[in-house]
Amino acid sequence: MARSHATMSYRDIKQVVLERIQTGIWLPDSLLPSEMELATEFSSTRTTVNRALRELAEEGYLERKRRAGTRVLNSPIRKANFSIPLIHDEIAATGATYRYSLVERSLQTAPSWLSARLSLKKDQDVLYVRCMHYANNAAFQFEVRWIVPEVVPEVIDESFEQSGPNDWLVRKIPFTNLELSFMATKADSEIADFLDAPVGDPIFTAERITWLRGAAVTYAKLYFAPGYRMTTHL
Amino acid sequence: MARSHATMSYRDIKQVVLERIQTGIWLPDSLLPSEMELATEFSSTRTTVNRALRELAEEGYLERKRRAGTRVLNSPIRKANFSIPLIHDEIAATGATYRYSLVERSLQTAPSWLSARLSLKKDQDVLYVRCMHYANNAAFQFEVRWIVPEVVPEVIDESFEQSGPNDWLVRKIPFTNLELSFMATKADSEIADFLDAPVGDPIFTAERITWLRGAAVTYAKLYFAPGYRMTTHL
DNA sequence: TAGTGGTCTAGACCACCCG
DNA sequence: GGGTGGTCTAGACCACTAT
Repeated sequence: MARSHATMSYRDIKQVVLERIQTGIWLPDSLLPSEMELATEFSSTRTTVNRALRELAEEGYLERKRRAGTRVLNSPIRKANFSIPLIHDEIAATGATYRYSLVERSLQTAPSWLSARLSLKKDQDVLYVRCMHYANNAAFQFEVRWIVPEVVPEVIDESFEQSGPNDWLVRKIPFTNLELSFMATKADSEIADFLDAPVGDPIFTAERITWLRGAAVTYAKLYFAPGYRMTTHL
Repeated sequence: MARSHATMSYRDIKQVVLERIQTGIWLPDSLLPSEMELATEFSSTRTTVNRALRELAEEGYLERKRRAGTRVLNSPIRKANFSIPLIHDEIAATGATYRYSLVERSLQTAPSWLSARLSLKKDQDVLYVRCMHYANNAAFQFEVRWIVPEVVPEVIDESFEQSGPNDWLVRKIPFTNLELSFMATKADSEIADFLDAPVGDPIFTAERITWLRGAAVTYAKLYFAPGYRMTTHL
């Protein structure tokens, strides 16, 4: 090895530690040397070693406890780099051309299931928007959304004719909290129509609720065209 | 405000900065004061301010560039805490009882689509495993998996009769890389049988490829029972 | 109670890159 | 060229907890 005499950055240290985990030099459940010892080995300081180990712990490889030391985890729970891209970015990233089209925009009284879901006041008004997103003129996503004007009054003046509510909301609202679900649903006749798919086809669906300091801003249901895959690398 | 005279931890600073973003004091695209200036304001040091801002950038709120400064992002790309739980943990978390059942285990020549997907050598042997996971004796997930014994030779001695391959792999393999996709598929007659669902029903499906230092370890396809939702809070 | 990680300080040098 | 963030150092005090 003889690594001991070159000084190493926290990245180098992360790399070496990770290799030792992945090659089995440090086995799951085993204890690592203390930060002081590692600092000596790597000709570094405890601060630098600390950063390396802290990041590896955040990434799910290590568990750290005061007094108990640093331990290799055996069932890594890892964080996905799960982006919530704007849809036109997602489409542009594939090299396709993005097109947007408004289907419906209307003000209505919140249906009771929505009121319950978003903890709205009784009979509160909500803006109902339906729209389509195309990639190279092929159906990509059908979006159905409710927006609570009481939380974002400016939405009343938005026509959403040229661009979708998501773009607008993301620019407008510094959102504080997000609830995201994915599921498989069956295309009903309307969804099938919009997505150019057979009725009954399995549709990858996302449900998204955005909160602003405890108040629900918007509820969205996103239906993806057949063949859609959500992929993430860890 | 008059916060200026109490010393603050990096957590406090994160909190204050986040509030200023969320209340619109610092608008999207605008530039924050430099680390030095903030350190002065918060009666702290640049090191501490640096950590606060660095973490907020990792969380997707800020964009930082040398010379250019720190800027508020308008379309936050946030990281989901996307756990890859062991399935019995996921089921136990709901309070249900977990049960496992092996369906098939056999050694076969890798089908060509799999060889291509995993970059296997021609006609390499793979272990094929199919199994079921139940929650309170109701079908929860149907798992179809291929494992490459060349990468994990010990797998040959595993019967997988008492517990599933995922448990075993997670304990055995310090995996280096993971490719995860989600999609909606249509239940064929076999999947429908195992999941106790009508043929043609939409099935939430995950596909998972695990790599160990560049070599594919396993390919898995996970079919979830109807009604399954994957949820994440950000 | 002793040893571990968690955090802060004060200072320094460097890499980058806008003007 | 000069100001920004990126990182490292050497040292310190503190919080937690296994023993």
